[in-house]
Amino acid sequence: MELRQLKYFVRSAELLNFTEAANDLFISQSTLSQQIKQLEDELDMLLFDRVGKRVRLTEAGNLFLTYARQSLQDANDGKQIIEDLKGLKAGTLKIGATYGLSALLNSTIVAFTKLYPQVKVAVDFGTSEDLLEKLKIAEIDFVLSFLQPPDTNVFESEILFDSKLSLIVHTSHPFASKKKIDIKELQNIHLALPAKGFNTRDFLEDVFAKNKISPVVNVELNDINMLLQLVETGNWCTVLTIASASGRTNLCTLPITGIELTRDASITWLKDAYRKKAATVFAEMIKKQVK
Amino acid sequence: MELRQLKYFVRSAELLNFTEAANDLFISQSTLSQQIKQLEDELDMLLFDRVGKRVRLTEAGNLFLTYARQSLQDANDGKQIIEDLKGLKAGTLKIGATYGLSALLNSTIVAFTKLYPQVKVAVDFGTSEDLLEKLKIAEIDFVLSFLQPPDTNVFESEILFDSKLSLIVHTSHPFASKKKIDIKELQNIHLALPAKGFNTRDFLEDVFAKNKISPVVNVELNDINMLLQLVETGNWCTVLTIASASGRTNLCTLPITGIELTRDASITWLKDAYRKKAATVFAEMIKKQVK
DNA sequence: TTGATCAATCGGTAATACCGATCATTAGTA
DNA sequence: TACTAATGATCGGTATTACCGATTGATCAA
Repeated sequence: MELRQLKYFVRSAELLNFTEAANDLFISQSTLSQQIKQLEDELDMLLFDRVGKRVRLTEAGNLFLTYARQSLQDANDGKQIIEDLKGLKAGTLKIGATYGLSALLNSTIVAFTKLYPQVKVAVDFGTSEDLLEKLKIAEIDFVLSFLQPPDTNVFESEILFDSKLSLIVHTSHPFASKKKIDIKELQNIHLALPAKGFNTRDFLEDVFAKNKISPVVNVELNDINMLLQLVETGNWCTVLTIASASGRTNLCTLPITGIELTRDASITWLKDAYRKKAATVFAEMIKKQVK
Repeated sequence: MELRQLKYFVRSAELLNFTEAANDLFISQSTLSQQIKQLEDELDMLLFDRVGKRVRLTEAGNLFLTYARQSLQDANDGKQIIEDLKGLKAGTLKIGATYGLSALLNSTIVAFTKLYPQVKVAVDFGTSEDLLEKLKIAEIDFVLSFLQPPDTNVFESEILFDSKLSLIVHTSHPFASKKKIDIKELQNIHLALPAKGFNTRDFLEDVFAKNKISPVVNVELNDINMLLQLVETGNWCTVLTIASASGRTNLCTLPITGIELTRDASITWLKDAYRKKAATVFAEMIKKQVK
């Protein structure tokens, strides 16, 4: 039993005339007769009652017709869902992102869902390491982070933009009026920083060690949003990329001088893996946004 | 797109290993690869993500899988309903019958539905002519009647049994004690007969004319059940086949002498048309019952 | 009776499903 | 690191079969 035969059968059942059906299907009448017969042979049951030159459905044919139609419909629906996917009218885009890029992500999501409202977007926040693990098993489509993935055999990465690490303080903070701050000055203020394991934190620790300074870290948090809310109280400062604080008008970002503290934000894909259209389109929108 | 390809795809999606899937499907791995590729080409979309020797479903593949499964399931269900039909576990048997055969029909229906409870039985009572018209357009499967169908090119008929016409009276009727009655005596009694157009009535009129008698017909009815109920009041007599009164214990049947009044009950099929299994089985049960 | 119409059938051809062999790549192992 | 087993893609060849045109036999309408 093949869809081809079901298609022939359904059209024949609708027209109850093999010659017309054959024309309609752009095949010869002999082919149609043969294929119908083949279907009947397989089912071991007559589907049409040939009485004289008349053709009508048998009870079996009538019952079978429903299922044949449905089978064809389902196959067609499957084809359609693929077309929808191509036209970004279906599917789910799964994004992995570190908190530092949430501001960028949010604005792109707004733009994307406006253009393609039928595509669902699922964002998975986490540490770079966790996200890369999920990417490895294709649980997410790509990862937005500040970490350059180590394994270039598995991953494929592209730098989106660079963002300097800066001191982030509330507008009411004494430092808010300063234009910049030297790295050495960090030693004298109370800092709230991302928890150890966070990419930015580990990077910072490395910088602190190399410059032989050891700032006081009063608070550490494994949630960047909470961290920023803490800073917004005016009691703490933190060090994050400028991108992290974008969109929060009551925070000031002070460039840290005395050392190069640039971090590269990148998008990371699974190497050689199929990229769904929604993912490539979304990635392009991000790139445009940061230009 | 063919069911074959959907079958290959579904199994491959389940095992996520082309070699195993090919073995499972009893085809070579090369064939499987080719068929999957062909399906992907037709959809213009990758269904599997080949990463190294690993194979996993793409989003499109995952979405398509549901529809592929459903399509296969529907085709299979269609096959199953045909099997059910063969095993008399589905379908509807449509019987046309004249009232004179309702008693026989009832007992056969009881026996049939006991054996095949999943087969629906629809009985269409009517005049022989109406029923043969319905048979002609295959609205019913066969006709049970006392009429020999005229057109042997269209119909195919078989005699089931013969039933003599007899005078039917209530047990309280003066004639109830008689053993038989001569046709001439009919002239002197009040008769309730089937309406003109009813086969038995037309046959009777013919007999009356040939024997030059003209009985008094007080009542004529186009419903045999009503007619018999009328006879059961004791005020009228009627003439019907013995079979018509079977099952009604308060009625007596008096053979009519002086002339041969035998009627042949027959089953009539559409010539050369497909006969559904339920119909042939039911017909056989009727034949056994009248033996 | 005749001609038109319809489905079945036949023989031949083109398309293709299928196979085995081979290659390229990868994952696991010594 | 090198080796091996496993896996999917590809190639060339073969067997199958979907397809066609022509014909036949039957039916229906004029």
